[in-house]
Amino acid sequence: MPQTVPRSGCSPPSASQDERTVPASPADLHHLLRILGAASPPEPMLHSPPNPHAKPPPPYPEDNNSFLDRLYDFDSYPTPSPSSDEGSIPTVALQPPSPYNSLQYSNVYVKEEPNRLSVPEFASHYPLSPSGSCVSYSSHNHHSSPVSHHEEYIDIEELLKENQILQESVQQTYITPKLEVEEPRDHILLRSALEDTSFQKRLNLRPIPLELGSVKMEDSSGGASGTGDDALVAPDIDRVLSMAIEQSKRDVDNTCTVLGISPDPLQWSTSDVKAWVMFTLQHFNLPMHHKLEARLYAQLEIWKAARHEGWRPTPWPEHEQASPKPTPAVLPSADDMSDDEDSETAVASAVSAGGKAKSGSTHIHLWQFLKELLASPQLHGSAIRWLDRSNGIFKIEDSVRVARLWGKRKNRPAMNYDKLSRSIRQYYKKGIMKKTERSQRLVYQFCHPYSL
DNA sequence: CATCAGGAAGCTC
DNA sequence: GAGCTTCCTGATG
Repeated sequence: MPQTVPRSGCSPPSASQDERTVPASPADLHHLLRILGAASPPEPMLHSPPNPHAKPPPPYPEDNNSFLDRLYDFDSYPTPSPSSDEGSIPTVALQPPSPYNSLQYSNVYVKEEPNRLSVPEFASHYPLSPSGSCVSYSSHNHHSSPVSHHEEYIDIEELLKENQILQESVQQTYITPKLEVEEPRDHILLRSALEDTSFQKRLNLRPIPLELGSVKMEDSSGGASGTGDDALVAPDIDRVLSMAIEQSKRDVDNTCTVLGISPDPLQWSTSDVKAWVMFTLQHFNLPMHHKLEARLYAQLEIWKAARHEGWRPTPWPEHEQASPKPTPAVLPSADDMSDDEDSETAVASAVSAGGKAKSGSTHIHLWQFLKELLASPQLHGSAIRWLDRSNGIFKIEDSVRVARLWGKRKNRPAMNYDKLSRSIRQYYKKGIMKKTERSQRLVYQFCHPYSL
């Protein structure tokens, strides 16, 4: 839909591709939740300008089937029965967020056994009828699906070592200072779920205090380890998050397999989208009417648009190879470019190399083009750059060059900054862009959700 | 002087 | 009709 602009709605996860390629990062959890439809319900978006004053979507559905409701629906969880070797040792079930497999929650049992955790293998069964059509979801039919209780033991010390190595590796390889700044607001949903011990009290279970990413387990014997001040530190909570994320990835893949569609929304046909829409509507017991379906479809279009701008959802291992994305390492630097035309060509070819080429098309909106330039700081950082990426604030450093690039893209050799800025000002009324609160020359701000 | 703001008309798809 | 593009006048720093 070349002339269609997403006007509003739940936006794709933020951050340009060069900012975040961290597998299983905190932001990925949000991405996955959004992809799965659990993190944000569809908002009105077709033909209705975004309301900049509208409050952001809730982090989870606010209906009766909300993610957290299901997360805490322990009455319907298969409660592990005490076995002979467990005795009266309290066992607590931690539930990884897996919105798509609401029928079968496989549990993580944290036992008070020195240095050992019992972690059942995550099951991935899909609540679909034999014919392949979706069945109705409800929070009370969790028992209907078989749950694998295959367990394996993990050495806590080994886990901690692995986790430390993993964290160091990720930080050295991927994490940028910006990502670190955004870190605190990640994990909020899962962290709050894990830190809420009300369910433990309901089940007369011993609470497991969670402290800033680590799980402390109290010593039930009061023996060697003493009073709990020197409590044993269990695996970092990020380990649990990673497991949840991995499970979500499997859920997406399996769901798409069952639906017979690609896990990559960009490759979906109309019928694929329809299958996904029907599945999602039924999954959340959403009313089946035309407008809502259109909204879901529009939301999907926003995802696609985001991917064209460089954003990608959590990489699917088997699809990363099929559609490699351009990385900063393979892009020539601005210094390598003799002129703007070369750099423009380079951007287009780089994106083309990713298999999702839309760069180079004259059917592009100005705001998309600007974000395209902003997504290539190596090439265009001297012409346009982010001042505040999270708030969508950017500055045009070289108005002449930006206008020239825009003119080349649109085959408008007479383009200049005066005309370009006129187009930007047209965006004010449309709610796509605005001047920053403290108006500065050549500084503009994308409105939500265009800033994402 | 460059930029900003916005009206108005025209063009392209 | 949407999304610019072009031209314009006037204001601002």
